[in-house]
Amino acid sequence: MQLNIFQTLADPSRFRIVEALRGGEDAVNGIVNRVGIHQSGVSRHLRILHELGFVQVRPDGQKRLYSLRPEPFRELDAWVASYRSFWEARLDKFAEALNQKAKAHSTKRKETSK
Amino acid sequence: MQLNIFQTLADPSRFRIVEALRGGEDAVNGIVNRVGIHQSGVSRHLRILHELGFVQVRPDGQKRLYSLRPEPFRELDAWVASYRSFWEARLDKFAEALNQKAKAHSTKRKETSK
DNA sequence: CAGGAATATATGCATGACGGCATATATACA
DNA sequence: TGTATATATGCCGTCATGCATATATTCCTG
Repeated sequence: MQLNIFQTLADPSRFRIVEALRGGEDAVNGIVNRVGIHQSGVSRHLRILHELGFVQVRPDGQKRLYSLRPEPFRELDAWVASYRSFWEARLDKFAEALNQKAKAHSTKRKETSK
Repeated sequence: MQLNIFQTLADPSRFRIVEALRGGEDAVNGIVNRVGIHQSGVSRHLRILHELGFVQVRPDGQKRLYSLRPEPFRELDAWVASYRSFWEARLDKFAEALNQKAKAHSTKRKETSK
């Protein structure tokens, strides 16, 4: 189906696998032990992560060592960066709002505080 | 249920709403028209986005103007940043390989201009 | 070449999220 | 006060997705 970056990291299992691989490459069984997910699940998630360019494989004996690839992280960083100007600007607005504490609007009642 | 950042942005509808709000605050109906999702769906997604701190509301007459909040983006940025050393290191290796190839006599400076 | 370990894949099941409808609530305005 | 507009929410059908068991495949080792 081809997920995007967020959909890929949205799954808790995949997220844990990514975090587990932060320390460096590891074999499937190593990941299984560290993240506590069934081997079939780890393999399936690794296949997905591989298809999406999150990880790369390197055969080592009968094991297959998986490690992270930088591209998706750069892409994610680029996306957040495109919002950076916005949320940095909002910091200014916040400071501004602190100065003039009450911004008079029309007469309004108490807002429903969820 | 309480989604995390990735799970929140994983849904295409929510993602589109977030992108739609990049330009600034907008009422529910305005968002409905721009993202092509049913009003009930937009309201529900806005509630989710609000619970997770992605958006804030401001009453304006009988409308409610939604706008983005910076916190989740900062959080996401922080997460990516925690991987930055990793993928910048890989960038360096790549750049290094490039330098090896075209080994000029220039001084080597590979600081990321950020 | 046989045995076995490591990994990959197929299938069935269950859970959960999304979307749309209908309806309820809130606010403005005549 | 009554009506129109705007937004929120309960309900339900549908569908996607993940997990686990079982099976297949690959590859090392003796």
